[in-house]
Amino acid sequence: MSRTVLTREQVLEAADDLVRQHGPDALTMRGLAARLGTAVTSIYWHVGNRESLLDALVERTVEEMGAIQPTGRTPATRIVSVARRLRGELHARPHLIAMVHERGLTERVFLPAQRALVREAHTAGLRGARAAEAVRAVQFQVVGFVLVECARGLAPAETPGRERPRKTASTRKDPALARALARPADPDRLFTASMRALVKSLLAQGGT
Amino acid sequence: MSRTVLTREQVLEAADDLVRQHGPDALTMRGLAARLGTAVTSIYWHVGNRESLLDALVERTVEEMGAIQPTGRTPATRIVSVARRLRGELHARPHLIAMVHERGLTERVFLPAQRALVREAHTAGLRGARAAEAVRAVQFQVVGFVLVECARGLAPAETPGRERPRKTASTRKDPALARALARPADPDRLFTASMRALVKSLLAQGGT
DNA sequence: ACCTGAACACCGTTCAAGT
DNA sequence: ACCTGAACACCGTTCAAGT
Repeated sequence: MSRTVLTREQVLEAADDLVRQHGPDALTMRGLAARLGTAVTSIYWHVGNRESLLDALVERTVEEMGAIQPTGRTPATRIVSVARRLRGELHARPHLIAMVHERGLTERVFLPAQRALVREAHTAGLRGARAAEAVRAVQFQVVGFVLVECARGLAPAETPGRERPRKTASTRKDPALARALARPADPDRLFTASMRALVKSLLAQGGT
Repeated sequence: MSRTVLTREQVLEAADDLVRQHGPDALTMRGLAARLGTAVTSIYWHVGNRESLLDALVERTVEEMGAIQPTGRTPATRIVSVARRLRGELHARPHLIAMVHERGLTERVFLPAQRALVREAHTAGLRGARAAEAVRAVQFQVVGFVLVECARGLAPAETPGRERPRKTASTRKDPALARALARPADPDRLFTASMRALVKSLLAQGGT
């Protein structure tokens, strides 16, 4: 695996693989060196240290995520389409986006999508601070949702019912509700539903 | 700091302090021992190992967060009030809630609040699966938002403008929008605004 | 310019031994 | 039942030394 000379790009590539498969904790300098068939210290020459290696990985990820084209006819559906695509992209790299996030670079990841969102908000009639707020609300909603999903996905598994949902006046009178809450949530449905709900309200403000 | 015999509760207390102040990474078994004035190995006797120590801390946090009383007249404002209080509580322990999250115990933290949310959704006329979806949408929105905020808060600082927001057709025609996007977001305002927007739509579905 | 091994200071954890 | 020191296997990082 190390026929030619070691290059910074090779180091980044191997590190990216490791993080994408087993998470940041699995990335150890020694393990990486072993994987590349070199001494640990060579890696330090190419990337500085572990922290700046992670920085470089994050930078890479940020650049990989390109612009996103909206689809649909109304501004509302177009915004929701951007949100869903964004979620898809983030979903493909759960560990990386967590790292992007820890480094406070979330805004950067969102810049390309932000332009599309701004355009849609504008054609929907939102202006000024109100438009900005709508755009940001959508951004926060998307990242927030994905973060929740990631944590859930990487966790061992939601211990279900250890402390089962209590029967309350409301759930006793509405067994369908009780059943729905007992089932684990369907993230896809939930995402689309709450995204639609949010966008609908945000754009409605523009009409008035 | 170690006049009497060492107790499990003391270990947890000291660990909690450490995590709350400097985050989970700052919690080292050796450092904790030093702080308590005992040998590292004593700690192992009381709490097993680092992982189960963190588990115990999380369990503690989950139990600390009690029920939340809604305030306000309409179901919408009452739900928003629950959301805001919840955010406040989570905000007070950013590191802990991240850990709760990593362990997939988010639902547990939300159980007390969930009861209140269910009741409000019900009085707003939502039933069955639709009510469950609304409740969950609110829950996800709150945790998601707080997670985004925490990451932002713990990060060194959002590097602003390194790649400044491009001028687009929309922003050129709407300088107020451009300015609003250039400023950092006000999390309090944004949270309340998007929460209100979401809840408004969700409850509107019940009316029809 | 690039790579190396040895060494340092730090981890979590185990274990046999003490009282 | 509770605490201890010694030891193990792992870290990230530095540094002087090689080519």
